Amino acid sequence: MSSHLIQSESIQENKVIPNSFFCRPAEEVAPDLIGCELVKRQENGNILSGVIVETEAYSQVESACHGSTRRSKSNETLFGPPGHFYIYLTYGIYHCVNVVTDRDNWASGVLLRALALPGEDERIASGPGLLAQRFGLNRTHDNLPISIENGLWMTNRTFSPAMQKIIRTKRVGISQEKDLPWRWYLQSSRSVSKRAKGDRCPKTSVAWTPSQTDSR
DNA sequence: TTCACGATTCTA
DNA sequence: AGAATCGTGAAG
Repeated sequence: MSSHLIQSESIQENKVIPNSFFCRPAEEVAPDLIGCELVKRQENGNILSGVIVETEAYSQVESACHGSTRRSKSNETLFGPPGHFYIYLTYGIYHCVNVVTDRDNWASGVLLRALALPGEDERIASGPGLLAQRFGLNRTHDNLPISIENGLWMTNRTFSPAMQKIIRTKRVGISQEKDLPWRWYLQSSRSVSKRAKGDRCPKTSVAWTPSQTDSR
């Protein structure tokens, strides 16, 4: 429990990711978010944090994206300005946490699929549904701007990409655009979600380096 | 008002 | 491989 308590460095302003970071295509933001931290200040003042180890990009240009067709009340946030959380309910049970990216009036975002929690069983935040559950995030947090003031923010990557191998591969759990390689995860992390870890497509999983930020 | 389905997860 | 579970959008 105390392992979840504040690491004072997490709260320093200079490490907070600026809004400009999110003003880029989702497929550029997604890999860059690997290694960054999601931080939440809880009611009791304690700080909850976890290192992002798995992400997926979604964009209006492809049909798996919630904003690919209609603009509705439920996906409205995805069309809004970048730097907000887009949180929706899936399978009637789980909430999924996304970060809105790119620009206003353009639906795109990054799904946070897994976090590595400090200490204890880090697998608890493995998978988007459990991640949201662990951080107590739900529809009431939808459209919330990412900021310290709101008690929910993100901090910069703490490791060098050269030291930790990032894998790029296909997204999971979708029925459209299955072949788009818009999923990234930290190879070394035990927290990468289960269904995702069963990478039956090693041929399509490749090491990712910051230079190859190409789109599709 | 009804119906089919899903950016999931756990269990057998 | 299958079930659980329920809000939402589309259809009637």
